[in-house]
Amino acid sequence: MRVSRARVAENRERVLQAAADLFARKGFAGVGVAETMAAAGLTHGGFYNHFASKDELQAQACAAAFRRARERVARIGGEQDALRRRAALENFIERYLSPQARDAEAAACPLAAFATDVSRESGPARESYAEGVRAFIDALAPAFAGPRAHDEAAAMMASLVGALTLARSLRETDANLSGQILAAARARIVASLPPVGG
Amino acid sequence: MRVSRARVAENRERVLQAAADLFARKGFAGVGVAETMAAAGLTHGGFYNHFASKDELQAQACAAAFRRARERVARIGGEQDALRRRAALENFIERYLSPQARDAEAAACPLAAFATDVSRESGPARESYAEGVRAFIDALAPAFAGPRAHDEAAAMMASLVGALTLARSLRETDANLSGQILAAARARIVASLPPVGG
DNA sequence: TGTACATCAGTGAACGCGCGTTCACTGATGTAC
DNA sequence: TGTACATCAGTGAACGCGCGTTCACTGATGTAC
Repeated sequence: MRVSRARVAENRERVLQAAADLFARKGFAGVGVAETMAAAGLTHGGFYNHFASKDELQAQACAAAFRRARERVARIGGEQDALRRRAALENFIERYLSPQARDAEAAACPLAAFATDVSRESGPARESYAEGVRAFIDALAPAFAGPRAHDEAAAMMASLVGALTLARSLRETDANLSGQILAAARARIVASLPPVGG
Repeated sequence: MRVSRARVAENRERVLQAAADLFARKGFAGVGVAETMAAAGLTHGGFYNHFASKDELQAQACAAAFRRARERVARIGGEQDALRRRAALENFIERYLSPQARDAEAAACPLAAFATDVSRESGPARESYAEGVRAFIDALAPAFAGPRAHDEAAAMMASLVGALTLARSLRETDANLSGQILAAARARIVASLPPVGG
């Protein structure tokens, strides 16, 4: 039956939320349309009232995941003085590479969750992803001083994503090594930050 | 019809080779048994003469990919004096994060190619992967001096894998940023190497 | 070494299943008066 | 504000398709004599 306009928007948002979580956990290919709709409390038939295809869902779910993640990062560059930016950045690094973040099923970092899927699928999710990467670097860059701030932010992002991805893939098989990678990467990233106010 | 024992071993090796390449390019879920057998010049019916299941193929293809990659890395730790180890290490970093390596479809680094798939699938490929990670770190560690050599090798591996993964996912959408990430990571990794013979 | 036969790697049709997508239908919502 | 009707979000059955897996069959290989 027909539902109110507010309900339509709300349903759509719930589908995107569910899709982002499921895709991050199981990959684009590992999640079905019916499964996603069920997770949002709906039946699969209505899917095409909201999206033209599964490809489009992938792109929009990707974008939604980055939208939610953005505010977690925006605070870092938003801090006013250099000392507070540095503190916020270090705090972010510690949280990003914590065992808790590694073990959290939902709310995973979309940078790490979608990187491989996006490089394999040719769909429109690629655009959403690139947009998310640029936003991440731009939010981080102000925490680095100097003309090479953008490069340093990019390199740091690579370390963060690599360490989280590797730690995740070893969690079940070699928990020690998994934790060791997180700790070693954390130590190296923090140690390589430029002197604050230098 | 029956084939010679030598041919059987050869066919099996070709299937593993084809599977490793296809899985690296399209992911475990994106490659079918029939597709793999066809790539090896066989028909799908004979698959179960070689492997108990697709899961087992994933694990063995993963192991085969690491076996082939291992020798590329073994040379670094194998060099006799510290100066030559350093040179070999820097050479390896430059090649690992080169645009050519990013764009190469086949012979991709299994660390980056399988990390996400392995963290999602619960199959026996996880063991092959963990084994490959340990071998990679152990091959790299001798290039770092001191008691923290193992940690430094682990942190460097994270940077390498993260930069390659991100660069791959941006190649089609934002080639500039993709190259920038490679270059920035390369610069940062090389700059953070400890002084040789120090 | 030569022959007779058992073995078994490879073939291709067939299976049940879940996928993405379509469609006729339902009934509450939104709108025109 | 109240009524009559068109709209359309959601439902659930159905579609064609490709997947992993099974199986009866083939015929060259390996073996026993």
